[in-house]
Amino acid sequence: MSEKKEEVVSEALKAEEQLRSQWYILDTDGKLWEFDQFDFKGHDNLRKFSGYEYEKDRTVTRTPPHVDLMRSLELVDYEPASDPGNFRYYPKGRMIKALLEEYVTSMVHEYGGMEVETPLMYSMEHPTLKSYLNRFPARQYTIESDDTRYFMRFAACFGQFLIAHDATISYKNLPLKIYEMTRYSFRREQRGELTGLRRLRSFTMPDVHAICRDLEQAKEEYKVRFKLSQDVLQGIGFDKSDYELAIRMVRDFWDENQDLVKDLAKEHGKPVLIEMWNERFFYYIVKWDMNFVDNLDKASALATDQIDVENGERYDIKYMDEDGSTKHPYILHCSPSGAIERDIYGLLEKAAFDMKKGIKPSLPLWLAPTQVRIIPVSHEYTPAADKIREEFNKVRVDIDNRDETVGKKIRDAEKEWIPYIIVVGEKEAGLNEYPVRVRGQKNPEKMSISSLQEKIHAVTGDKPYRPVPVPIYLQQRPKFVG
RNA sequence: GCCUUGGUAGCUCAGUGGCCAGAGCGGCACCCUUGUAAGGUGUUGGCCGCGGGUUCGAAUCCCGCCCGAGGCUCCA
Repeated sequence: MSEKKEEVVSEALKAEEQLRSQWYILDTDGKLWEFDQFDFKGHDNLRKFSGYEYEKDRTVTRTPPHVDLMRSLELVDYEPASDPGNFRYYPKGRMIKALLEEYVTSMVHEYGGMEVETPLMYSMEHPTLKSYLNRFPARQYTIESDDTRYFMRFAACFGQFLIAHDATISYKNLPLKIYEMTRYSFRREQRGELTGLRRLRSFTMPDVHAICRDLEQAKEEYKVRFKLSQDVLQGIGFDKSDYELAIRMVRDFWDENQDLVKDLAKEHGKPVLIEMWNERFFYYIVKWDMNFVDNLDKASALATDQIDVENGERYDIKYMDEDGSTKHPYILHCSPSGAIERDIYGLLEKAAFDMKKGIKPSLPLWLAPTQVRIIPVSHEYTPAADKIREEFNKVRVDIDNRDETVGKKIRDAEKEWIPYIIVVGEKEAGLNEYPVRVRGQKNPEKMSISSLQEKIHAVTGDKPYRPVPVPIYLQQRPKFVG
């Protein structure tokens, strides 16, 4: 009875069990160090990340800080009525997620990615997919419809490859970039692997493939996308000090393409963890990943890109070359930001680092659900607050019109991490400049509304915008948590 | 999936065999009309995760299940 369930465990999962890795550190001068010869002084996070990967030291007993934060900020919450690892997003969380999705998508558009949309589920009987399932180390959700079994996609590869299979492609079209923001990708991870927003069973992931003519073109494109991923992470709010780079490859690739690997390390500007395999177990010959190290010293991959040498043939994707022959391409698989949920996890964990250091935590300004809070001293000044709010354009401004003391309203605004707070009362009547309480600053700063708006736009200018995701008046807001 | 650990009011938690199960916060009502991190009074909140068992008696002990966290493992 028990083996009737016949879990779909892929060959890749089994293969991984016998996978032998050799570990090194590559420094920015291009020197490859044996793992235990490298001096990690000044590279704390790399040491933690490497320890995590190499020594498998993962003993932790605390709740990750972002789990409390995602709830107390009313962003995201568990959904007991769903399968574990499938979360609910409250209005503020949904807004943040939507902005991140829009931002990443705009960056991929700029890069040249053509956005498509593909189905969430695929037949397990499809011969190509069947063989691909066996090659990717992920457990699937399956569902039945009539007599056919379907699996929920764990990436956008299927849909995009099937599109590419049916397309007529000339070498002149290459590299050909196809993109989808998958809401969602599904991976039925083992129960104990799920951790807050860090690891989920359904997650939102940008997936951009580049179909390339040959290894040379693939390598060129690989560098472009490395830079793209760095830029995307930077835009989201992670700089190079926030993540560690790993490059994993078969030894042959290293022997023949050291320059490329060293270029990436140089671009990263910090020593890099190198993992090498003598044989190719996966569908790719090289893969890099940018890893965030959190408050519990846990590492997890954000952006990643792989050079796939297998699926062009498996999916029978062809292009017509200059000489009239049809060829299978190399395919790059990139997630320039990693999962959007994991980005939120990273931002919250970063805020938790600040709290530890005694710095007021905050979100990047372009993601703050409220950017400016206006606090009327009493009901009498609510119209004045309205007037100030109307002076703003494309800034998220709300008004705390609750029947509470000013002290209480300030405190609540601080607990929401609101970057700018303006108290309005008799003193402010008819002023051109208001004392603005700036998060992280000791004393209020006098400024006009237009200069505050400029100040905000100077930081958020190139990012997408959405209005306040909940009612403008705090009195009208329900409490989703607490 | 296996192992460890937890689940008590909307939230955070106290209560570990015995009267009608408690606190703070929140919500609601009233008072105050507020000046830069919690104003006051009153009041409302509970299948003590779910199901079964032991017992004169179960939030408390036992078994199963569900859900959270952590580990094995894995990854975006």
